[in-house]
Amino acid sequence: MGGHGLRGPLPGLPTATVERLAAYLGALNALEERGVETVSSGELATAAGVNPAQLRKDLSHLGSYGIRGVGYDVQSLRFHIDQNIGSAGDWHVIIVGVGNLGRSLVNHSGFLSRGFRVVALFDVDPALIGRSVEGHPIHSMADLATVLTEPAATIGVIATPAQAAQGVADRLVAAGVGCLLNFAPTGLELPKEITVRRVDLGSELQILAYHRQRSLADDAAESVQVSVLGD
Amino acid sequence: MGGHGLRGPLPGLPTATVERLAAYLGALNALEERGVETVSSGELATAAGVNPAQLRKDLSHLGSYGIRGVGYDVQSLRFHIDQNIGSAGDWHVIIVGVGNLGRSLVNHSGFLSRGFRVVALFDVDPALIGRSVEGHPIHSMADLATVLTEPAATIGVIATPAQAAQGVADRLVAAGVGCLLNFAPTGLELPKEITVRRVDLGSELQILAYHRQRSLADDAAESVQVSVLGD
DNA sequence: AAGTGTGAAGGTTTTCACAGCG
DNA sequence: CGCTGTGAAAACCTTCACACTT
Repeated sequence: MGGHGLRGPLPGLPTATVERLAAYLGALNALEERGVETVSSGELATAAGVNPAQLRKDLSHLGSYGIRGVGYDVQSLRFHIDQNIGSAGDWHVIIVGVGNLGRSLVNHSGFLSRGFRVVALFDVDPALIGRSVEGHPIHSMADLATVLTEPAATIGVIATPAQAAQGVADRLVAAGVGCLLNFAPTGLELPKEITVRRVDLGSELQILAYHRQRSLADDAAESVQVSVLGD
Repeated sequence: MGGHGLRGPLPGLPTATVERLAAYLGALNALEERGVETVSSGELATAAGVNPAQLRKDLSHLGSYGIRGVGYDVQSLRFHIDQNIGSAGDWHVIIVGVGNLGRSLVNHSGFLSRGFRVVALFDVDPALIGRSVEGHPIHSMADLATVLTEPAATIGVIATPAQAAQGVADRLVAAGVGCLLNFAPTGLELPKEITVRRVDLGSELQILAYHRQRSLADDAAESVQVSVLGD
C-alpha cells in the first residue's frame, strides 16, 4: 500500500541539476503566490540566477512539460518538479540546538512551503527543556527515541556549537535518523550510508570574498583595456 | 607600502577548488587548535569529506607546500590557503535583519577565525534600533551611509524576511556595498557587477531529501543483488 | 616506506545552435 | 514568430596511477 502509479521512471537526475531544481521550486513558489500563471525559461532562469539553456536542459530531464512558443505553466511545473525531488516523503524535521540558529530554522518560511514539517526540538540546556518555541516543545536528548515516530523519514538538523556536533550526530544515527543537515562549523565522521549535507557559513563568506576580489581584479584589467581602446 | 613580494601569481583558481579550499581551511583551523602539527592528504581529505587525490590536486594549484613521505605542515598550509582565498582583505561584515538568524550570525565562531569582522547591524524595527547584540549596536537603515566606513571592503549579509530582501539589497548596493550574502528565500535582481551568493535553507533540505531517497533506493537494489548472489 | 605532485584518462556539466512545435 | 527540447561540441572537474622526493 502507499505505492502509486509511476514507479521511479528516472534512474537518477544529475547532481548539479537537482541543486538547481530546488532553486527553481523556490522561484515557482514565489511566482505562484504572486498569481503569475505562465513563465518562460528566460524569466525563470533570471529569477534563479542561471542561464535559460541550462534551465531548459535541467527541465528536460523531468520530461516535456513546457508549451512551445509560450513557456511553462507555473502550477504544473511546480507540481512536476515536486514529483521528482520532493514527493516521496512527508519528511519530518527535528532540530537539535535551540540557540538563535535553531530558532530561526523553526520559523523558516521556506520549510513548510516545501512540505517539510518541524516535529521536535532538542537541547541540552536544562533551562530550555520543557519550554517551547512556536508551539514546539523542547525535549532533552535523552528522550530522542521516545519522541521520534518515524526515524527513517526524519531529517536531523544540527544547530549546535562545533564541539557538540559529533556527539549529537552519533546519537541521532543511533536513534535511526539517516539524514543530517549540519550547520556546525566542523566535519562529521559517520557511517557512509548516512546522508549528510553541510552548510558552513564561514566558508560561504570566504568563497564570496574570493569571488569579489577576482571580479574587482577583472574590472581593473578591463578598464585598462577600455582606456587603451580610448574614446 | 603594504604591497609585498608576489604579485597575484595565480590568474584564477577553479571554482570548485575554491569552495573546497574554504572547507580545508576550516578543518586546518580545528587541527591547529588541537595542536596537531602535521597532516597527510588522506587525513585532511577525510576531515573535509573529499578524496585524497582531489585534495592534492586542489593544493597543487597553490604551489608545492607538502613534504613527500610526510604530509603537510598544518600552520604553513593554513597560511598558504589563506594567502590565496582570504588574504586580500580585512573584510568588514554588516548584517541586515537582527532576527534569530541575524543574531546567530553575530556570534558565529567561524567568522572571526577566518578574518571576518562584524562591524554593524541594521534593522527596521524601531524597538531594536539603538539596542545592541554582543556589543554591536543596531542601526536604522537610514544611517547606512554614515555607518559604513569602507563600503568597497564590506560584505552585506541579508538576514531579513523574503519580502524585504530586494529592497535591502538595493539600498546596500546604492551605499556602495558590492558583495552580498543572501539568506532570504528569494532571488535578487542586481547589477551584474555585484557579487552575490545565496544560501537557501529550504533548498538544502530538499536536496538532502532527494539524496536520501536515492540512497535508500540504491540500497534496496543492492540488497536484492546480494540476495541473488546468496549467502 | 610513505606520501606528495601531476600528466593523462574518463566523467560530468555547461553551452551552443537549431530543429520542431504551438 | 517565439520559445521549447535536444543532440553535439566545448569546457570543466574528478579520478587514476605512478614518477619522484624525503
